[in-house]
Amino acid sequence: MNVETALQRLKEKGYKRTKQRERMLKIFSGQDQYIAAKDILKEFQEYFPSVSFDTVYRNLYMLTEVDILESTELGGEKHFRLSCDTDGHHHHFICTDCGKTKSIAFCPMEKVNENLKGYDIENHKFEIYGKCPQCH
Amino acid sequence: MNVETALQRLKEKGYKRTKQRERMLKIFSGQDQYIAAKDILKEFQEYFPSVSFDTVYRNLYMLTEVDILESTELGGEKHFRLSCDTDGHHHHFICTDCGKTKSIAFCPMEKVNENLKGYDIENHKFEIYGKCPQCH
DNA sequence: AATTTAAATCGTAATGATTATTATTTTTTC
DNA sequence: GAAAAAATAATAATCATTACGATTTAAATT
Repeated sequence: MNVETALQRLKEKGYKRTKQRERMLKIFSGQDQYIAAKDILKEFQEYFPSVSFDTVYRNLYMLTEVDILESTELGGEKHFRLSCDTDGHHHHFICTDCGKTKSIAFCPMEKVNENLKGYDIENHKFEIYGKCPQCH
Repeated sequence: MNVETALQRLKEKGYKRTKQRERMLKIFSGQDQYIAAKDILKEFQEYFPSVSFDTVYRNLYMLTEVDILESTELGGEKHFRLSCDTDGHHHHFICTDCGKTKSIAFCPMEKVNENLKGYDIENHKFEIYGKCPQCH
């Protein structure tokens, strides 16, 4: 997803357009990887030295809520990336060195034929971890 | 895995048998669910009021290392359960209310036919989240 | 059974990511 | 440009986890 689309979606959802949010989207833009919240904070501080933690974390969650960002948990820390929703539902290979990702179109839910009658399925997670060709 | 098997494996690996480790295994024994580290700590303190955080966390990781426990990350916290390795490699449905699990024999890695040439795969995670029949 | 020694634990402090709070500032709307 | 609502800053607090020196314990050896 590009920054323009994201800003438009924000507006649709009734959120205000702020310098901070624009910057946050720019930081993510073009990055094909999951980034730790703390790293976003760090980069953010280069542009807004006195930014509040609150602003960064609140916006990360809000942007995830409106599907502008995707999030996952790696090594105990929340990581975020721009939603690549143009490909539809998919999963990721994630490099444990550099964080770069590769989309995996296959979704295991298609093939699970376990008996889950009576279970209310809300969500699922499928991720492959390892080293990408560059880091390998 | 039962407590006896676990204690035996500890011995094989050269770890000492301590009251704390026995208690920790007993806490897990018969529990068919992932338990947050902090909850283990809490229960542990009922038996060893002056236990050090260190002891609990160190042992949780050590027990995971020797495959007596399995771990996963839920809601930003590490969770542990006795390894159910009798079934071989498998995944879990995890109830987001009570933490109870149901084994899923199917492993998505069997069916991924994405081109991952050049990628060094180290690990993967597949979990289904939702409400179990009791919590639903 | 006492001695030795290496491992394990305790007690406590520190870290580090995240969350909370209140006052101030900024967008947006009229 | 003024008013109302939302967002941010500044700062403190929380909470899970990690770190570390001092003490204790398990178990191997005598």
